[in-house]
Amino acid sequence: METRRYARVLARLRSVGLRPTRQRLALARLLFDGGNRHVTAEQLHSEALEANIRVSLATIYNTLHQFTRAGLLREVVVDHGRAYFDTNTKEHHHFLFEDSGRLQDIPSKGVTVTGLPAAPSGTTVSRIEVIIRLRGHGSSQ
Amino acid sequence: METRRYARVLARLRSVGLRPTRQRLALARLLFDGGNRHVTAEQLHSEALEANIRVSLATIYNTLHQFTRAGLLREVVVDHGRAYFDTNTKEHHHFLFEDSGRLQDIPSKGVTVTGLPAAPSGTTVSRIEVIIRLRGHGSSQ
DNA sequence: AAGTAGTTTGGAATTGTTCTAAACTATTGA
DNA sequence: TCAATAGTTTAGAACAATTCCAAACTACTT
Repeated sequence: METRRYARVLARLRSVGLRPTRQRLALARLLFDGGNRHVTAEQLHSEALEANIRVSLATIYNTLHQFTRAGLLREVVVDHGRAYFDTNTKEHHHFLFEDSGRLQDIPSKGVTVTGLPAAPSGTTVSRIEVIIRLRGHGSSQ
Repeated sequence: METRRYARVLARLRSVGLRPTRQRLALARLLFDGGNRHVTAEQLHSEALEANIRVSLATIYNTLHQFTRAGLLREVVVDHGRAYFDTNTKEHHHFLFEDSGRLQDIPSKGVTVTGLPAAPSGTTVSRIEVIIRLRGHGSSQ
């Protein structure tokens, strides 16, 4: 097992206080080595199996939530019963292709939401989520 | 059965080409008579039962989707496997109280999203959804 | 090396939603 | 007014995503 390959993610897990287990290391590499991504639990699970990482679906869910709690991921809910986990945790927004259900970061850095009222007293804004739903391909309606 | 009571919703159903059945009329009254609301299928179902409207959960779902397709409702997905149906179909945004899962329209009329890139070629914006997630009550983190 | 606290697992359970096929009902037109 | 028919409702089964469980396992301490 190439220890060096895991150095980066190992540090990352350590830094958020998660024990670097075999599964977590492997999943972290799938998630974080390479560009930013959006995955569902099911997707990540298949990927793991394809890459010969034996890991249960339950662990995938556990891990995704732990990573999210630790701020390593961000959860985006787009449709009944299908959550995406986004490796880009910076404040940003999404295009949702309604046809395919695919999610894509909005490239522009200039997007802002203005004119918001203050958060109701006693609450704090935990985050602002902007989803721009895109329909079909011009032709249909 | 007080026909007059149903006049308003009856017209509404007719106008979108939905047959005004007993169930649809009753549900439409629950939804549209009175101020704007956010309901889940389950909520509406209990309400109907309490009001002695015998209607199945399947019909609740059918009806909510038909109403949504007809533009009488708007669906807002906020969490894995729980959709809200909003009687306010005008372009507007939401506060989501993370604690309770409750949804609330954002009162301000001034909210705007600026700096958006163009929709990817071949697609049209079907709608923009802004959800402002609110955390707890000051004290807890 | 042993203890323990944290982790993983398969499978069962749960939850929200959709499907199905049979019974029912609003509408149309004779 | 009645029958035909097209649309609607229903209970219950099926489904899909997710969570729960208790037992087996493993990383970290000492």
